[in-house]
Amino acid sequence: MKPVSKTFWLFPWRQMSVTLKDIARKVGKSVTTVSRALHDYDDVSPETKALVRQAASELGYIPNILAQRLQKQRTDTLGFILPTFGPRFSDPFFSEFLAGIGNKATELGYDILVATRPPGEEELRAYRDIVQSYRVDGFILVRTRRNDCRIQYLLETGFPFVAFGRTENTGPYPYVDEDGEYGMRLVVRHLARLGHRRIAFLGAPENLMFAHCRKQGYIHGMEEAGLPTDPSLITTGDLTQRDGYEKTLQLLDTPSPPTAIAASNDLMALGAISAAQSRGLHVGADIAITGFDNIPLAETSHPPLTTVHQPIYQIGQMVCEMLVGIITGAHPHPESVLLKPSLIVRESCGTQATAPAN
Amino acid sequence: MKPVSKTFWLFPWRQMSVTLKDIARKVGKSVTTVSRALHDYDDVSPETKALVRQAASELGYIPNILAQRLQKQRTDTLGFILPTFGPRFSDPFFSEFLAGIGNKATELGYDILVATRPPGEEELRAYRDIVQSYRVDGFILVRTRRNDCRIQYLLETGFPFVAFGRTENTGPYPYVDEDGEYGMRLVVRHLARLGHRRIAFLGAPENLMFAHCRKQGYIHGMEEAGLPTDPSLITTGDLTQRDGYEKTLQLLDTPSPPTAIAASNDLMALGAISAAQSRGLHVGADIAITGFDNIPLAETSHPPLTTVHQPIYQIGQMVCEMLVGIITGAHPHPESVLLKPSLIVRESCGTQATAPAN
DNA sequence: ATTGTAGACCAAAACGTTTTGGGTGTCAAT
DNA sequence: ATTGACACCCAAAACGTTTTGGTCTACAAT
Repeated sequence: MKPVSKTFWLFPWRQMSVTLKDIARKVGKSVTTVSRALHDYDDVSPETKALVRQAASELGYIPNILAQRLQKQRTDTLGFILPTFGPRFSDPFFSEFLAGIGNKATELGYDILVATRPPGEEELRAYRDIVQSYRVDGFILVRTRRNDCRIQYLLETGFPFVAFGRTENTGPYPYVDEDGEYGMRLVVRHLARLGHRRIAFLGAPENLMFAHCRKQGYIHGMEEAGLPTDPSLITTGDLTQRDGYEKTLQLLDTPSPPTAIAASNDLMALGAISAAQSRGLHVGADIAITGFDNIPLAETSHPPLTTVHQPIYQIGQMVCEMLVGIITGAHPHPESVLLKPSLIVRESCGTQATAPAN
Repeated sequence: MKPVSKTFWLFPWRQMSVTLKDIARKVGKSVTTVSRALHDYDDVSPETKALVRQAASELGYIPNILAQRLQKQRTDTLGFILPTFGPRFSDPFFSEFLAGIGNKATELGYDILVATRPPGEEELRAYRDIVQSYRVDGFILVRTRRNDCRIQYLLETGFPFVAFGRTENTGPYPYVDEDGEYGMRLVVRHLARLGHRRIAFLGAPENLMFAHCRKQGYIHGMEEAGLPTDPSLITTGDLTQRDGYEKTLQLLDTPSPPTAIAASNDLMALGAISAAQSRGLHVGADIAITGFDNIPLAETSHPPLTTVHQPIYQIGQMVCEMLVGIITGAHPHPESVLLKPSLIVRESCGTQATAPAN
């Protein structure tokens, strides 16, 4: 009497799974032939193929992924490390982006290894560890820095990756990015048209590439509109709502406060709105405030936020697809993509500045 | 001249990796002995162990995870399917929870398979597919329903899982949950103490277990305070800020509107604040509004939101740890955990009702 | 002299695929 | 009669571990 295997005893949900060998036995062919039949190789006769497929579905055959992975020397897993400080981050950007890559990945048969690490040494170590232990087939990077050690490392080792965002000081690599410079120029142009002259900029740390781009957009936009860029109107936050709040209070407390504030992201813009309101200002009438990203919250804030739209979910999907293309060798050298964002005008910027220029 | 392997040619980052065989050759022992030495088995002499470990570190040996997984018949992967409609969800709950499980999982050597599926047929199919193809060793469930087909399915098949949230109509299973009934009772008690008598409840679909619990808390809290539960004060939203906004407008437009609104989550509470403000009300003075969850946004809304705190990140870590305990057999039957939440009083509920009861 | 025991080691099997490098038989052209 | 081409098939190797089921030696107890 053959004893029930130990594994089976411990893990009752493991239906004694059927293997290629079982199919082979059933149809009286070799394992090789069965494997090749199921993969539709053309050195298997149509009759045999039909027979094998029939038997496979009768037995309820499901290939063992682990065996396939060992043989192929692939993990079918994509790495994604969120560069964030501390656990209490809630940037909606990440959840939406993750939904994009997650869904696309499952569609393509890939898993995702998720972790969070604060930018810096520890982060890079995580990348190194994961690369060296063959945990993933490729990486997805977000929130690129102007001088990005992750990209440098991956480029050096030749490890596959795709980034959401550009960087400086490296050779070419596959990325998707939105044209933040253009987007912010749209914002400034719009505000200038409404008659605003003192337009403040609520930026983000400039080592972040996207923050840099958006700031450039602000500067160019001001030039374009023939407006001076007063350094006292330029400030830097840390992308959180809380900091947007505080930096805005500072701006409002200057001798000649701005009539408009262009924030580098929606979260800070929402903080800016709170701050303006706490000073008794009517946002949209007394002061214009704009964001960037068009997160779902922007639509239902009070007042609704004028902002720049980024299709984050779709970008996640694209990035994932590109990476898989690289890994499988289908598109070893994909073209990098730069998306043109569009302005979404809502009520937070009003329709005319309080003190029109004309 | 031995040709460079094809794999190596295609994937240059793959350092011709060192295997047990290489170590075995170097120290002049068998592969078995090397393996057992590295795992500290006691049928290997101390000298050999030292020798092997020395050689392993000299050669820079890193075990091949894929081979280990095949041999052990484990994927070292945890499944996590977000039950959400459409890609544009931004509930900060998810990103924070995911950070919790993600970090704990990498710490314990596990990957995570992430996907999103709207609750229903398609969702259950995803679970079935993943279970049957051995993609994961266990599942993490969130946002449990009162009648939850996922839990039923997993319980039937005996597949390992841990849920964040309880359910009804099933046998016992491992979960972590917060006592939402208690939390909401705290809120109502607080509002009642401030003198509110017409306290509205902004609930969520009652098939969601946590929504049901919170509603029970509201009802019991009202009873406790000796207040009547007027059905016209009870309404149901879909947990988004937008819906909180709309449902609040409806409440405010009734003949005798509430003086306080207790929302089932922070996002809806933020919508409620927007709605009240758009009606010209001063939140905290003219009307009290409370949330539930204590998402980071709650702290910096205008006015800051009174809410109930849930340590989501920590819960994520706990859930992950419990699941791994089950999978490895270390804690096959972990105790389920029910956490007592605490009230966080901020300005959105003011300090006294407009029309105090006394 | 035999038996028992413990310590150190290892060959081979196993995990379940895919790939390599053939083989066999048939038919047509030489 | 040989050769070549073709269609179909397969044994064995490979992927790199862990586990199984031993063996062999030395030494102590009988």
